[in-house]
Amino acid sequence: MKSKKHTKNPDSFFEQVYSVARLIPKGRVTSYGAIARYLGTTGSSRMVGWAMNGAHSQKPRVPAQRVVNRNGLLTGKHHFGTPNLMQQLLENEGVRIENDVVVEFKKLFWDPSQELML
DNA sequence: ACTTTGACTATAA
DNA sequence: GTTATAGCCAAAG
Repeated sequence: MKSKKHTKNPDSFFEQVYSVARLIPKGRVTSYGAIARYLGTTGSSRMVGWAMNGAHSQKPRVPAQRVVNRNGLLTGKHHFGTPNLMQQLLENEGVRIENDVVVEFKKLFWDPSQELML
C-alpha cells in the first residue's frame, strides 16, 4: 500500500476550515478568528481566509460569504466572481448588508466554539 | 530550506 | 471615531 498521499491530507488546516465553514447556518455569519480559535489556532486567523482561497475548488461549495472579519466587513468580497456577489449571496439569505458591512453583525454572529460546544 | 505572502486581529497613537 | 504598526501562523513560491 502506498503510505504517501497524492492529495492533501483531510486533516490539513484548510480542510478543517472548510468543514467548519460548511457548518455555518444560513442567515448567520462568523469571523475568521472564531474559526481559527475553534480549530485551536487562534493566531492563524489569516490562514482561515487563505484557506478560503481554495474553497471555490471544494466539492461542496463552501459558504465563504458567511465568513467575514471581526468587524463584520466583507473583506473577501473581492475574491468572489464579482465584488457584489458576496453581498448578494448574504442578502439572499436574509442578511442585510450596508456599506459592505453586515448589519447587526453582532446579533448574526455565529461562533462555532459557542454553538458547537455542546 | 529560506523567503514572501495573506479574505486577520489586537494594540497604540 | 479612524489610521498605523506589530504579531501571528501556516502554506505557496
